[in-house]
Amino acid sequence: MAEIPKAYAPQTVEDKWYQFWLDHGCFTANPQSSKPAYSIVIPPPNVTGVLTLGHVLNNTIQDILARRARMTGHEVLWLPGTDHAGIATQTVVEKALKKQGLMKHREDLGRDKFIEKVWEWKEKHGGIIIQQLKKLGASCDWTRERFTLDTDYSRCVQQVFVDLYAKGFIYRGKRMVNWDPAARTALSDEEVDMVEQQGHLWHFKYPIAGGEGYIVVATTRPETMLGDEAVAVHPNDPRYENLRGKSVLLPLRDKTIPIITDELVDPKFGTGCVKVTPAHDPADYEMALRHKLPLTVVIAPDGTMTEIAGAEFFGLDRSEARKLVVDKMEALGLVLKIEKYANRVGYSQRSGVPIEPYLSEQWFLRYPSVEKSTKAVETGEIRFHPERWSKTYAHWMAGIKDWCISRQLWWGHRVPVWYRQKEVRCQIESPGEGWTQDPDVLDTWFSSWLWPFATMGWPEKTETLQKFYPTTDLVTGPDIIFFWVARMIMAGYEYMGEPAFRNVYFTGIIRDKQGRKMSKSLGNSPDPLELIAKYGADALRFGVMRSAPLGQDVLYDEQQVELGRNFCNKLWNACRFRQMHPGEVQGEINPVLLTNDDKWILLRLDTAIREMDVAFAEYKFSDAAATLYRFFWSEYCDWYIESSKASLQSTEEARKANTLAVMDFVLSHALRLFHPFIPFITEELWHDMGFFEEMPSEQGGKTILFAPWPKPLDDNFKDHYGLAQEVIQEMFSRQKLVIEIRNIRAKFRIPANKKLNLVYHSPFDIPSDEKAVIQLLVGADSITHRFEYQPSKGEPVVYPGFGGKLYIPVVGLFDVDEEKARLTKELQKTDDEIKKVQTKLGNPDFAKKVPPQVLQEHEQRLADWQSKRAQLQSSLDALTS
RNA sequence: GGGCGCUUAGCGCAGCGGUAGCGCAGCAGCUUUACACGCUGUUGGUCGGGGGUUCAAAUCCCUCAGCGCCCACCA
Repeated sequence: MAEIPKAYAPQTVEDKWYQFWLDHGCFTANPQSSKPAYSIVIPPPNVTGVLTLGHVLNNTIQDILARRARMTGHEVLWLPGTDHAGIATQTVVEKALKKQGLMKHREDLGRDKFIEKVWEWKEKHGGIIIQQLKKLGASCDWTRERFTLDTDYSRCVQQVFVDLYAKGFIYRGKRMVNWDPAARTALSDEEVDMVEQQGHLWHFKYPIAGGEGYIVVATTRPETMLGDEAVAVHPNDPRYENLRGKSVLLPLRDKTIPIITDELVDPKFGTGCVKVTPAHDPADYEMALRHKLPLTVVIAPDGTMTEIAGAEFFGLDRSEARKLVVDKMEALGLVLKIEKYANRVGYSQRSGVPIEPYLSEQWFLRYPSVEKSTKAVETGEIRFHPERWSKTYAHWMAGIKDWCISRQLWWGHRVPVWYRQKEVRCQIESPGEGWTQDPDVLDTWFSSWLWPFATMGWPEKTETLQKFYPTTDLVTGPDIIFFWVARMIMAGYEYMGEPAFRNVYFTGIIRDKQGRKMSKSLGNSPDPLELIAKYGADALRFGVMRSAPLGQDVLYDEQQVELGRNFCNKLWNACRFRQMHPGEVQGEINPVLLTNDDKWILLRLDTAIREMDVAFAEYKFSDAAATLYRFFWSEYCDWYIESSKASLQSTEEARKANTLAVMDFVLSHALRLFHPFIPFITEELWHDMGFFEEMPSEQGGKTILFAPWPKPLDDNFKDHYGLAQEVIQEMFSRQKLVIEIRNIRAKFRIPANKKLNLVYHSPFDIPSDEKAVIQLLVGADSITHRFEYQPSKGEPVVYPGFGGKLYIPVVGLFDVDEEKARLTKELQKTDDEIKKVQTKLGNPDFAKKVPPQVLQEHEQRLADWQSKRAQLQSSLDALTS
């Protein structure tokens, strides 16, 4: 038993054990194992990503689940990997290449050369996050690490495309899509954020053609007027009845456009009259189709104005064009008014610029297995935690719309479609000479949605797939419920015929102390690696888990991590305390020698184990962490270790040994309960304490990783060791006694180092063992037993639960008035409580309707308060007389 | 415009029908032989407002208010 240092130093410990686990293949899943399977696939982080607190939360939860599953006898596969993250990665690399002066635009390099550069970049800088996850202690099976652009994976993606095309789920069409003018690609609806903003509503006058007067249209986007092809009013709007069939003269373009009627127009909004820009607004596009209007494109894919917009506007950015249009209209006197107006504008999540509705040829997917997937969550075949997210899911599924899956990028899975003149073929390999492949790549999520099975070797029926699919749990953020979770469910049913996972745990979002989202621009997102360096990975994990209740956002505060570190240190020192006493790991506990304290802590351990099991069953990890914290610190350290010092001082070797045996029992259980949360320190202590020798795992290396998860103490155990529930009550009442005496100590300002000499006034003495413990806990040298005792005036007294009176002979050290005031206040409180209970009991309906047990509880409570009252009164009398 | 969530001690949360709890912080005192990353004691709350159901409501129902998310083609 080596001497262990006073403070826990995680730095020296963590890397050592992580390497040990890797060297012994502890995380490698064996599909041939006879143990029941437990599997999780990691939400693959972007290859370009670096670890954030969000990842810490997410992956700590997965690690806790995986580690506990190993201990409960499961064969665990936690499958890791990274996502190629199409737009994100391409943007990052483009920026880097521009900075290096290697290109101005990717066209300069050409497609093949550019992709080569991205791979180079990926090999060099990608996957930092994987190393960071290892620092966190993530027990992933790294032998199975996958990347969504691996050759095999790519084949899966293309095969799925080909299959869905053949089934008619995938089609190509000219549609109005969300266009990102910065990234110059189409986006899915989910990739667009609607942002409320203060804008303006411009009221423009459009002169009526060949007539008098004008019609007023209101718009939030003046620049689009250059592409107007009509003005629309509601068919039943009486105000415009006389204008039907007429035309207006579109200012700036000097072009005649018709006045049309359409149901889509809301007569109550603005002037009830709307300009129609078919090529640049989804609603207008619909109207244009109905009225066969031309699609005049005035904004180019890069966000600048086209030639058709007119010579003065050609080449201007859309925002500049807006200003110019307004200026010109004002100059013409055609601006009626400009109102302040709050509206919502779609922004690209990727590049942060406003999206542009844009008409183009794209590939679309009509989702497969929708009905089955909707039902799965409804019926609980797939469970969401917290459950309420299933409503959000159901809502989205009910209104599901086709998914635009093509992207005008280079980094990604290329659309497996080939063209030769008018011929089109959908297949993975080129059909031969003269065929050219579709230039588009697929949305990143079109590969991620296959993650649970594509990572396991699909379409082969691999051993891994057979053993570990469906996966058990998925841990992810609710922000990607549509992007990823829903789509994986559908892909799972379509291709595996089974759910992708049984449970989905939705984490909260990490926010700062003020409740703001973590963001780079706010500078409020701390670097987890720095926190690990400062406090240790275990501290970070425990701190984050303690403050992450199921289904709620997490308000991050570095103080939590500090708390985690303190806790690790406490655990460390509690073990150190055990180590300071001679004796190897003790064997059997001798039931005959058990003290009440021993029995109490064993029962509290039992409760803690049970609470842990409940918390895990409900995915309440913060509850589990709180239970551990409370049990270990407030029960084991504060009471058990302190009282154990009495028996450890004893000269009876057998007693001492028995106490150590109880400690070993509790610690060996506690370390295992803690392990999923704080894996490093528990492994270190497992070895230092020598417990691994008691429980070597079959895994080769001696490690806590596969030590059995503690089971609640059963009735046989309790009978054998005489663990009866009364002990809890007895210990509780002793704790109260000790606290009261300590309280008096504090009130009378008796320093801790001044020992007390107490007097016990009662017919019977206190058993010597018990006496020794009480003396130790309150800092007394002696408790003298007296049949008769005449206390001095105002001498403080406490009433032990086992009867008699315990006097604390301190004189002249206190302020009588202060003490009187305290007692009076106490008395007042007691009276209030008595009144409360009496009122209840006095209600005639109460006795009639209440269950007998509750009635009895109330009566007991009244009795307790009344006896407390009597004691207080007598103390007060002693002071006054 | 719909949907969801939150509101309990200064802060963060638990409790979800029978005495309002925990952790931080605060205050007072401690080099007590595991730990100052510590020990001991202790002050804070009419459980967002109003109404109802019940013997009994923080807990169930209704209503109002504030905060926060998500979804939705009102220019």
